[in-house]
Amino acid sequence: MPERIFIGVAWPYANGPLHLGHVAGCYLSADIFARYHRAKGNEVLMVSGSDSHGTPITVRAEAEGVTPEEILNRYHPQFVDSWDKLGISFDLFTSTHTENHQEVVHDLFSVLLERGYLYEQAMLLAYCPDCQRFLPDRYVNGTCPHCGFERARGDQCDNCGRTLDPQDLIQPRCVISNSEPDFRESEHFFLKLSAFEKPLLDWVNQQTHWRPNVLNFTRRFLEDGLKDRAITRDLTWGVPIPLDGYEGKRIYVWFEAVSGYLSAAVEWAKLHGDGKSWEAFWKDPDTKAYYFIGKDNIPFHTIIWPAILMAYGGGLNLPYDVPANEFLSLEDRKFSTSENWAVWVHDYLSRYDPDPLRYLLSINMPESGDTNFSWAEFVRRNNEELVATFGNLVHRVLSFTYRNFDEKVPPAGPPGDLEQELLQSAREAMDSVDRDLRDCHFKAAIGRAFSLAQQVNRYLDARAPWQSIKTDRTEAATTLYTATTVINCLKMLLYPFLPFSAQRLHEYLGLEGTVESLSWDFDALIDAVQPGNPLRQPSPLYTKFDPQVVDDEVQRLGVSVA
RNA sequence: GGCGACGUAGCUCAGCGGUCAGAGCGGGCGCUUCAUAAGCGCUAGGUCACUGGUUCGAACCCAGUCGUCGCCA
Repeated sequence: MPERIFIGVAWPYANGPLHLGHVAGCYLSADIFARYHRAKGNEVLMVSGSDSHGTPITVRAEAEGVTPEEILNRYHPQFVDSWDKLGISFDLFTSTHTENHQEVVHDLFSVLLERGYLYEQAMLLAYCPDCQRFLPDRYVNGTCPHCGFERARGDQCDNCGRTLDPQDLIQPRCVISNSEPDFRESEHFFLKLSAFEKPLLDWVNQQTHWRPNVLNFTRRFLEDGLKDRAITRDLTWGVPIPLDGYEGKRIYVWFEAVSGYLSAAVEWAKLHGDGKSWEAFWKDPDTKAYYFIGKDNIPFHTIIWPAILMAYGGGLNLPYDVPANEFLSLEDRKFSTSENWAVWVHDYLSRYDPDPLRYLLSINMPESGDTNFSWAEFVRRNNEELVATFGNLVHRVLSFTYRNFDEKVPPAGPPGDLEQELLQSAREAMDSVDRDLRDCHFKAAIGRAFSLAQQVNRYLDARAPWQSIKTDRTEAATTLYTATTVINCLKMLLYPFLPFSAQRLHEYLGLEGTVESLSWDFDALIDAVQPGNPLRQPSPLYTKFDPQVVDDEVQRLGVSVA
């Protein structure tokens, strides 16, 4: 029976381009998972969008002297383009700057207010008399009271690393006008998180299938106790408060952005069908909701968003799993946008194919611990593994068959022991990768698929059809037929990871339609390759990189683009 | 300052109480030639950061040390 799977993926800030850290953090694993479930015949809805309202965007806009919309309109289309070219198959990638999103957030806000989970309270905040407005914490600079650093920010001192409140600063200054702010009271709405400490702990303790890092982190967070948090700010960019008298205030991103998971589903339903189809993904308790995020986002998805959903009532599904990845570093240093220590996704895609990158980031995914990306490793894995083990296997089988058997799948004789053995291995690999992907064990899954490719290489060496074709044409035919059927299984096993080349392979095998239209079923995949079926002229699925690529790419790192 | 994570073969990473500690790649030796000098076999390589402790038994649990890195006050 088909399952229904909701996949929410972290919302990237639309204040700068995407780099490989983002991809490795959550987008690739989400996409692998989505493609796997679609191939299994399950109903998938995968959504995300540009986080349009964060302080980073207004900071960037003011620095450039443009509106926040201009920043959003610059990066959002670039994100969409990158997802398309990288094959991240969102059903909808929207933004938080839509009317629909605002309506959904207003509904959440209003219901929570009505049910008593929001309350108003005064806060003491920095106000700049020149700018005539309240200042976000990071808009205030001053001398750090701990270390004496003169350009500490209101939220944190960059010198000693301590987090601060703007009131702590000695000689605070507005970063825009450089004048001294005063501190005024401002009324804000607070989410009564404290009310959910016990229910959340009970719920979390049932989630034994979560990754240990996610579960442990969440438990510790809860054991430290939950404090109510302000969900509004004195800003003019963002979702307004749906009440009169709050014109200078907006709903703060950490409440608003996570609501995007719900609003995006609603928007998707409006775009496809009667506008009600989102409900099956949110209200049917049999639907499983997965949230793919980086580890820095864990508490928002295992505590705050579930608390909001509990507070809202209405039977909306809580997360089933939150498979958060750890961090990727780049040439042993952490990614840094400001130092241009990054590999930008659109830049990568302007020079190289998506699948080699998807391969490397899959086999070396920061699934249970931080991992490192290096160009040397990228080139090596491509040349020695992707090309040599899998690409070459496909090419040696298909080109030999195409040339010697009239451009068709050869007529097979009865299978011998080695054939039975190989087919059994393929069947087991399909079961094993199936379980691994279901459980979000991506590295284990792709590793298992590649070990099947190695087994096919071994099988070919044992049977040596380039020899047998001279003496026993039927034996050669049987060997190549068997190898081809197993390659058809490999195509499906690797499709979630390598969708572009899997589709090309699908075509070389002479099959119509898309890989995804086939089902994840061993017998069906074997049957799809019938003797006599016409093949298409194959060409290598991947090409090797010149080792010079390593030097060229490393040279680009850290170079100022200004 | 508090909390936490990580430190496993030359490289990138699995393993997280119980058969001689694993994989891929790289090294050495051999086989093969259908294939993108690709494939296959054999082989070498590790005091599982260090020091103590718990246990019949620890890479895996506990404490401390060193190193790297996060989060929080």
